[in-house]
Amino acid sequence: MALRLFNTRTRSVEPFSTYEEGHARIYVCGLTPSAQAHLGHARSFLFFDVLRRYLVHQGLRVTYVQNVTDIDDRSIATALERGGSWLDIIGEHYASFSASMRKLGVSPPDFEPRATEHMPAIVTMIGDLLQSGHAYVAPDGVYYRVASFPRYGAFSGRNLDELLVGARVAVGEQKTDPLDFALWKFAKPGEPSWPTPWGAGRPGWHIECSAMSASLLGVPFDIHGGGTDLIFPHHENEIAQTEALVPGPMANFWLHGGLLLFDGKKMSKSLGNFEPLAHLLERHDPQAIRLLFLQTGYRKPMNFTEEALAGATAGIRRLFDSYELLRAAPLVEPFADVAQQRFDAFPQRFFQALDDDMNTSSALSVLFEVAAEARALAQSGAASALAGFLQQGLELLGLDPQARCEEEPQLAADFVLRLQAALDAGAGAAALTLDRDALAAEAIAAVLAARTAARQRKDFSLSDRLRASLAQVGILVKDEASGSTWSIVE
RNA sequence: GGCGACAUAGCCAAGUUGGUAAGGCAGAGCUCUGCAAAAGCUUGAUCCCCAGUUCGAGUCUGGGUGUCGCCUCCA
Repeated sequence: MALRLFNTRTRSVEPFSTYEEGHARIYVCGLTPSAQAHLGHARSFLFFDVLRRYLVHQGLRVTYVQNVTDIDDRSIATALERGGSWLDIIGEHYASFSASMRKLGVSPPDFEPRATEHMPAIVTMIGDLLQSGHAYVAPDGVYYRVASFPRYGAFSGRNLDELLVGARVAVGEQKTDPLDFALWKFAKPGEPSWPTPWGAGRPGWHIECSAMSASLLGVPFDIHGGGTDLIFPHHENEIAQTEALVPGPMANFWLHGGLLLFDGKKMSKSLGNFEPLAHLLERHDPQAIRLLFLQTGYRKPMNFTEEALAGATAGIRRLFDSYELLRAAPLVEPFADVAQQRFDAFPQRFFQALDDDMNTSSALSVLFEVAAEARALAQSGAASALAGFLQQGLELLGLDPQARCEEEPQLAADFVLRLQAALDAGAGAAALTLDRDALAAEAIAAVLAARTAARQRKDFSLSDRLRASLAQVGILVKDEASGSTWSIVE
């Protein structure tokens, strides 16, 4: 079975194929960093990250473009309000967004084009639209003439009459038809602007995607993505712009991710009903957030709750614990044939799930089953070839056990002092004196060594007090057959 | 008002072509371990309502109800 994806353009699940043999070209509408990024953005880009990993896994070369809308009305307005430059606002939010994506394990795009850095392509395209009669110059800007594109509305499933009923014309707009949309907005005094033959100003929102996708990927390309809220008008308008100039579809597959709701309402800039992504990532494990999103179908609307995230946090711990347990276990083969057959079914089910319109939830359930199975084996002394598959599966979904390992040494600077204090209070001053300059891990190892010695002497009371002292500073001790291990709680 | 989604156990959630329901979290019981923790085993669903098609429907059809999205910047 091969990968099948739901295509918004045809409203059906279709086998995925590329125009160019072995090369997938993807354009995803990125962020407009006029405000802080939120979890909803993370959900969307996380999905495309996994899609991208899967395509690469299938041996495709992937060119992934994700634009940055670095000029828009909101950032200009905010700059006017606060003082300072709109670019500073964009830069600040964009940097924070990038850092968050990195934390979440989202691979950086191959190209991250910014509207302001592609003005020539944008201006050229507007020129072409003017020349071909699809656009006209009005007193306040250049507009796309919707009536000139008969297919307008077909993509998003709307007809012009109905659109007309709901159409609103913003104050000051001087277009000839309410449905027309701006390709270029002439600058008012004090606004940032770029020169063009028909007047200085800035691009409308939609034109940058048409221009930049064409110049970086060519037309048609394979996948165009974004959130469902972009279907209309953004993607409808992109299509109108691009397809007015080029025959055939702008892109073959159109993929749209379901929106993230908070308190049953869409997270949105205008409502401001969200905690900035960067804040959230300070409080929560990015890998857990990743798991949370992948456990829900990407097209479904999804309500975010702290409770669900707590569940995912426990889930990711279990998955990673299993992974580490397996990694440590020696590889012993072969299995009995019957068992082997059963194990072979795991990868099969896993990949089938992903092939089925990227059903990451179902794929994950297979990994959880593998984890359980493998644990049982590791515990019984046998080891498992499943470790390799589990690792592959986790990697494909971008779940990275190493990401957690890196965090472990990052205990607070005064950790050793606090641990010593806990020991003095709990286990008695004579119990142990730690080297104040020791690394946290070394100090913990020293305490554990003392505890192991105590246990060997059957001095369980001291053993328990030492464990309690560690617990007080947030270290959880587990006794396993091979020795004691520790991990950080909270 | 127009268009479009979604409604499955306490919570999250999967469910190709219709054949009595994956997985995770939480809970309960048991096993193991000096005690814990961890782990393993066991345990839970008249699939929003009504009607219909069918031998058989979460899955198809019709009608309700509820929630949400787009139609204005928005992943």
